[in-house]
Amino acid sequence: MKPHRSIRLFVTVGQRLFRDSLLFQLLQQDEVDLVGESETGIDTLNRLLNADVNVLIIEENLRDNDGLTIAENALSLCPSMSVLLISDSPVSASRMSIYLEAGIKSVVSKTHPIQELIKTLLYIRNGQTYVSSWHTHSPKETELEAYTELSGREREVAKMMANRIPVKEIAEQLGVSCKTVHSYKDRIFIKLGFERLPELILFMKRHQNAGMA
Amino acid sequence: MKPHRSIRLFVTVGQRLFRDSLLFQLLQQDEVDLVGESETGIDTLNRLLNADVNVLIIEENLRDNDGLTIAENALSLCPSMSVLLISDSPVSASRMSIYLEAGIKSVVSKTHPIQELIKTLLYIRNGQTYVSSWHTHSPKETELEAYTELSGREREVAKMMANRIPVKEIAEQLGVSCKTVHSYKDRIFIKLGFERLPELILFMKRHQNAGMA
DNA sequence: TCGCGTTTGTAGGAAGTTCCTACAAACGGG
DNA sequence: CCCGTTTGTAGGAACTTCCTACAAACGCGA
Repeated sequence: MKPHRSIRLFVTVGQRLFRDSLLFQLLQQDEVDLVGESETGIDTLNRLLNADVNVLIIEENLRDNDGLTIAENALSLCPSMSVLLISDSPVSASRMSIYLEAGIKSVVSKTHPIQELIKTLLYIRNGQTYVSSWHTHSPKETELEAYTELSGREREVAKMMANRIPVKEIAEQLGVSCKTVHSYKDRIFIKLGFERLPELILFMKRHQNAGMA
Repeated sequence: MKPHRSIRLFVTVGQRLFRDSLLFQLLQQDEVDLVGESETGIDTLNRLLNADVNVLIIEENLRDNDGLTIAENALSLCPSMSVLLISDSPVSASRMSIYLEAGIKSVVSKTHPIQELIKTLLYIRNGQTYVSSWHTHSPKETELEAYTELSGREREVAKMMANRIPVKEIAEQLGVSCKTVHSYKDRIFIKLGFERLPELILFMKRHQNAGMA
C-alpha cells in the first residue's frame, strides 16, 4: 500500500491563537496540504468551491453561524469532502447520530487530546466515518498502560529526555553509547506512538503527576 | 550573556484540545520547563504553591472563575511570578491599565497569532512587563514586509519548501548543491524568524492567498 | 524442564538536518 | 569609484532519524 495521497485540508476555527497552534500541529503531518483556513462559516462556504478540499475541519460554534449548518451546506457543495466537526463538549450518541446523518464523518470534542484530532483526521481522509470510542476506559488508563510497556532502561531514558538532558549526557550517565540512547529513544517513540520531543515531555510530566496523585 | 535560565511554566487553559496544542507549541522552546497545567482557576491556585512557578499563562475566562481574579490571588501567593493573561478579544488601553495595576505582566488576545504569545512569554520571563503594540500597522503588513526581504533565490526555495518538495529535489531543480539549498533555508528562517517548517508552510500559504486577493 | 519466539540492551550505517563559517560576485550609496 | 552589505554558493561538525543487527534474557507452552 502506497503512503496515502495528501490530504487537502481546509480549517475553520474562530480564534487565531488556537487556529495557529492547531495548524502548526496539523502541518507537522507531512501528508497534510493546507488549502485554506477561515474564521467564519460564510467565508468558508465562499472559498470551499475554488479549493478542491478533501477534508474540512470546522468548529461547531462559529461567530456567524453554527458549524453544523455550514457543514451541511458545504457538503451539498462538495459531497465528496469529509467533514470533521470540533464540538465544544463531548457529544452524546443521540446527538452523534444527528451529525452522522448530516454527512459529517467524525466529531472531536475540545475536551479531547489533540492526538485524537490528528488520529481522526488521518482516519477519515478516505471517506470513512470515525466514531471515536466514548472512552469506556479513561484516557488516563490508556496512558498508564502505554507507560508500563516501557522497559527499565527505556524509562530511565524517557525521564531524562523529558528533562531535556542531551543525548550525549544521557549516554555518559548510563555508561552506554549515544547510538544506544538513540535506539531507546526510537523504541520509546514507537511504543508510545510519538513523533516529537514535546509529546514525550508532556506525557512524562503528566505521568509523573498522575503517579503522585 | 548566558542563554537565559529556564522558564518554570504553569498553564491554565480550559479546553484540552487547545491546551495541548498550545503546550506542544510552547514546549518546542527548549527553555520552557512545564511545571504544571490545569483547567480551572481553583485547581490552579491549589497547585501553584508547590510548584515554584516562574510564569503563569492563564485564560481570561475559566469555567469556574475569571482569570483576572485568579491571577490576583495567585500573585498574592507568589508575588515573584509573572502572569500572562490570554484574553478573548483585544484589550483596550484602559482595560489594559487595570490588568497592569493588578500586577499582570502582559495580555495576549486569542485573536493574535501564536508567535505573539511565545514572543511575549520569552519577554516577560524576567519580570518585565510587555505591552504588545496595538498594531498600528496590521500584522499583514509586517508579514509582507518580511516577505519582500527574501531574495529571488530565497523565494524560490521558500516556495518549494512550503510545498514539501524535498531538499534534494530542490537542489536538482535549481542545479545547485544540497548544501546551498540548506543555506537558503537557514537564511529564510533567520529573516522570517522561524524555527520549524510548519511556520514556513503556513506563512507561505497565507502569503500566497494575500497576494491573490 | 527444554525449546523457541519475543523483548531488552546494545550498537552500527546511511541519510538527512542544523548551525556555523567562508568567500567571491553583485549591489547600492556616498 | 570605493566600501560595506547582500546574494549565491558551498563545506565541515555535530546531531537526529530510520533501519538493521545480534546476543542475552525472558516467558510460556509442550
